[in-house]
Amino acid sequence: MVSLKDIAQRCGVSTATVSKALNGQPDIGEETRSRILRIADELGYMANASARALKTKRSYNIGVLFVDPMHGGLAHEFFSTVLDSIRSEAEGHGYDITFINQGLGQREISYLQHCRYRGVDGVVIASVDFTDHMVTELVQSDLPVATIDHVFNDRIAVLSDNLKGMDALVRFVAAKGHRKIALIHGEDTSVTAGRLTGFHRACEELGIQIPDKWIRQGVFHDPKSCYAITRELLEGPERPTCIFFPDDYSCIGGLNAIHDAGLRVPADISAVGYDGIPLSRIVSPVLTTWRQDTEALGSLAAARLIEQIEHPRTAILDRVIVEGRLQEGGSVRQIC
Amino acid sequence: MVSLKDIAQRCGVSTATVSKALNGQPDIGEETRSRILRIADELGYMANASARALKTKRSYNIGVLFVDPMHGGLAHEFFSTVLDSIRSEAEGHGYDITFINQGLGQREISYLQHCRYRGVDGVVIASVDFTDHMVTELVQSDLPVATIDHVFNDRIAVLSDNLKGMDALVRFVAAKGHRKIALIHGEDTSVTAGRLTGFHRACEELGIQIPDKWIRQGVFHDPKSCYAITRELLEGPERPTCIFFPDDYSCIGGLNAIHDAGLRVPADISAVGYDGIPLSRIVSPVLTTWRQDTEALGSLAAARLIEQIEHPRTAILDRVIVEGRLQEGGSVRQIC
DNA sequence: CTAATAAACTTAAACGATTAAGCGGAGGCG
DNA sequence: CGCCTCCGCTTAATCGTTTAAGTTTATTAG
Repeated sequence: MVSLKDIAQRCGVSTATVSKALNGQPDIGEETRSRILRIADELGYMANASARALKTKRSYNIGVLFVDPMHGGLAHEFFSTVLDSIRSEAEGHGYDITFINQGLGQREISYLQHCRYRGVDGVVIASVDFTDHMVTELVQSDLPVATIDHVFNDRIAVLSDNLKGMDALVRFVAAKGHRKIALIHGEDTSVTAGRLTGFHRACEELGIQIPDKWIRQGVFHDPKSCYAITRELLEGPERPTCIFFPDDYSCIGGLNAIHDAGLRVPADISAVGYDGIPLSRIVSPVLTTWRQDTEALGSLAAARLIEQIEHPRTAILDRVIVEGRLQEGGSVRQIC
Repeated sequence: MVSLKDIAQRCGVSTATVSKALNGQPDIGEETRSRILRIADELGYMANASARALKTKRSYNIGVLFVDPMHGGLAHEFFSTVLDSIRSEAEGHGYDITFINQGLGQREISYLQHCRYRGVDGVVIASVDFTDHMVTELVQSDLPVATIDHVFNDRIAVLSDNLKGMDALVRFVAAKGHRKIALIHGEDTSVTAGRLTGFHRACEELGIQIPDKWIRQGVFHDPKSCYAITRELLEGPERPTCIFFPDDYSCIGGLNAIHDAGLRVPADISAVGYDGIPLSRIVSPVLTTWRQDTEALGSLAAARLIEQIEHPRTAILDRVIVEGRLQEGGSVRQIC
């Protein structure tokens, strides 16, 4: 491969000069600079990221940690759209991304170790379980970190407003006349906590009483678990008229349960998802759901992280809240 | 960060000794080795990937190039499941993966340049358009390359058997009594070519005549385009009884078109997808589709690529065909 | 007893880039 | 004229690892 040395030789200058010319340093003559640039281009020169990283301690690589204990993680549209927006934001700033895993080859290593090994400049974390010991180790390290949908002290957090989203959904279905609402929520995380608060608050303000047996814990992104719970909800002596699901993906499982019970959506039962992933718009009926701005979630996390990496002193390490909006699909009907 | 030097100091040996001890070289005494290993562990030593890559010219990084001109690429379950299996196979061998893009920061660079910059040891390519100039540049370079669903000479190719898949699907619906079959296929790629061949051959062998107007070009992973084409197909004087779609994702668009035309699946029209992504199983009715082994597609591509990287002389650069199987969903009905 | 061999290290160069410090010459100033 | 400044470049060290070649000491063979 062609290196600085080759260019230096061809131009009759030192490698230092070439390096500075290419990096736009001021102490290089205009004539020399343009000659170097021309030759570099001619030879098809491309810097060596490893050498640069070794010397400067900046890899222009950001780590992405997606932990979803149940499934692959990437396989879900929510994660993959967030990932894609992280990727494209990072790319715009000259960064590549590296997936952080535990274990490299046969050796078991922690997330932090993996980050150190690759010398990533920072990490974006989206996880279901932020209490995981290895995740907290990472958050407590000196690496720049941005979390998605979870808050740590003195760390960048990008959040979607779960409380508001749930509040809006409850008000929406209530306005449609629903009072018998069941809620299947995800695992016990801060996301779930926010949604539960929003749900209960809205119900209370609207004077809606929800029996405990209608508040059920399911699993995020798991149509199967929601299928089972939905079947149970439909078997009770009194049936809810509307069911909330932890996300659009598992909502589909719920829809199937409803169909399999011989009922129709929304004629017999209304269904509400969460996330607003593309899938929610291509199914029929289109889901009534809270559309999270996954694009913003990912790109803001990346942008803020890069801001911290590049301007550590002036960067503000607080939370950013991303707006969402209600997607009024056809899965909720007006009753009475 | 703790480096070889620190360990060397603490152990009273040279860095060379430490390096060799950690890498399992034979010319290190047992006692010294275990002392070094212990100290390294105590100090939490982690090698520096950049330094190692710089010296050895091996980054333990493989590039992944997904080009989907229409959409994000990652956002589709087919790609994301393939990606995930590449990732986990690579991880098992001690490799990380890097997305290859054109452009880094403001600068426009080719895929190959990006690969050189990051010093990836090889690339897995999955693309809709393998005739893209930058893709061929990459394939013609000296970098180890494995392609998914496309064959280049003297290159590893991992393919799913599109001809066989299509053949099986045609025979399946024919056995159910369908003779009026419409086919919406994807862009003009080798995947499409294989499927068309399979389709025509099976039809011919079964003595089924398909009018040209029922063979339509759509767009992969684009429910919208399939929606439009489906509407057109339904408007004709004679309606097909079964429609084949380029993939499960866009099949959903077709289902909606059918519903919106006041028809039901499979009662009035049968529908066939392709891929067999998780989505195809959670919709209702479950799609009749050809289930590609995306898991195998990704992990074989990665495994074969790594084989070539690690044993360049003995590696066999040919094609591997991955089996699929028919998923008999409920979207095709028995007629007559 | 000497010489060859083996074992267990060390030395030192190299990978490709960056960057602080130095240096020669031109021009300006008093 | 002598001194200072500034420009434009070079020198040389350094980042953390690897590895070919060399060195020391002990062991074995002849």
